[in-house]
Amino acid sequence: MKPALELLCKSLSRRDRLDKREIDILSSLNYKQMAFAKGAELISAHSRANSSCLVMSGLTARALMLEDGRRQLTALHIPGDFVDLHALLLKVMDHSVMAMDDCVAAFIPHNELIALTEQAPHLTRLLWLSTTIDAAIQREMIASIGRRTPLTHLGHLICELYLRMEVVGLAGGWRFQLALTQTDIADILGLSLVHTNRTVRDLRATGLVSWKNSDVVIHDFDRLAELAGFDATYLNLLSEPR
Amino acid sequence: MKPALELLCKSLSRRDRLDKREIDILSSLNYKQMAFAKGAELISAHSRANSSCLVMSGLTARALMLEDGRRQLTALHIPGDFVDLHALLLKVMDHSVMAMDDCVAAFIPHNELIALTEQAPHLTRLLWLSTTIDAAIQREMIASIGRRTPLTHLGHLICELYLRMEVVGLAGGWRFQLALTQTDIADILGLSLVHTNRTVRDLRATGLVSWKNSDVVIHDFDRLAELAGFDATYLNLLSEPR
DNA sequence: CGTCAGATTGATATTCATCAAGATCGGTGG
DNA sequence: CCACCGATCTTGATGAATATCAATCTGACG
Repeated sequence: MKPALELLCKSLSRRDRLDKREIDILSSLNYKQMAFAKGAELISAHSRANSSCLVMSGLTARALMLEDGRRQLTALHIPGDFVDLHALLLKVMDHSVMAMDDCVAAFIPHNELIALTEQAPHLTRLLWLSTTIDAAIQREMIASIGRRTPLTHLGHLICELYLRMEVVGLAGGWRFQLALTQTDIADILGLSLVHTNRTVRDLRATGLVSWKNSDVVIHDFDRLAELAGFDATYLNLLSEPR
Repeated sequence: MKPALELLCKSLSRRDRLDKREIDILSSLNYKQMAFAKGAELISAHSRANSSCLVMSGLTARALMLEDGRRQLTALHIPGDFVDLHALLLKVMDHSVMAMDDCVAAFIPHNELIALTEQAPHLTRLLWLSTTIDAAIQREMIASIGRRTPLTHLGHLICELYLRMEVVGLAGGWRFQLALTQTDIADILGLSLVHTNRTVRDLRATGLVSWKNSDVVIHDFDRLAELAGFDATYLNLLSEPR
């Protein structure tokens, strides 16, 4: 099977079992693969796309720009995430999708995805599910920005990213790569760059996490989760009939 | 047609045209209607439901509770919103849904909704769409909490609620009812009660909005939208093929 | 060696939370 | 009718959290 579809297949089958016919339908999808350099826009706000993209490698983020040029990142997406599935239904993008690092994405035409929804209801529900999990992650993010302290917010983010990356084989042994500058982190946390820097320093000072360049090491996940009030329910990591 | 289904039908047909067969399928759904007093939980976090609810009257909100008892509201839902459609796929709720005011909701069994997805792909896409619009609203909320000032955030919220309510006929003539206490507003904005009170005072001082008890009057929508950096794209108010 | 992006730190101003105290208003019982 | 009560709104005072400004430091790289 072509690599992007293999990835999608694995990603969907993590939440529920796919049968042979569904796998066939998935693997018959066409797509166009594209590479993006760090900082590039995969999709720009207010555009109308006729295809949706899946992250194959690298980190991407959804970004909302304010009139004054300030930026808020509203979601981080890792390889295997069907970032832009929202565009299939929304038609006009309300935000842009940016490459936080060099990355590769696969663009699947909307007409093929629509055809899929006509033929494979269960597969459709799994795609739908992936957008509702995105929404659950966004809710948690609202709670983090609104009510958690910067330190616990950052701890929460680390817990979430570790688990999400572990599931797709990008993390393990309590360590993972996080290719984000502190400016990027600031735009995720909704803080200033300087305060973000101090928050990272405070997190290191807890001794629960080491973080140097792009290497994050979690020394005690349970205590970090406790500090951050992290409860993985919202990630829906269990496989069950959907 | 039974009232809840009538409402759902109207709500979905706002974003795309429904054909006769689809309307028939919708109107054959069964549901159980329930009333909730202000402050009650329609759905509690961590529960597993076998039905999803649609708001028929009153205001509801999604709420995330932190360990220390503090609360963040992550979405407000008005009559016509299929609040809890997320539960159809998520299985375990990551948040609770609360009645912000006395309200009535219709609970539609999951097995009937699943059957609908098996028979009516286009209808399924419209239900899916409604969850992705929720997600778009949540993204805007992340940007508001993270990067807007309390005053512009509140102004943005007023613009959004006015338009959403206008579409379902609950607002008009630049006025609407908003039955929320300032404590509730604080939990939406992610601010303290006192600061929220001062923000409401500042908003009144702009002269763009009058707000007394539950009556909100917008005196100059365009200038309010400009103040708040409000752009309605994310609400997807246009009807087009999906 | 110079340059540049990113990280770090100190100093200061602004924003926001918290604490404490009224004020307002609708409802309720005498 | 009036006194009282609880919920909500409002305000002032204070301290903590956060933004902003301005350097400096570090490491990668041509």
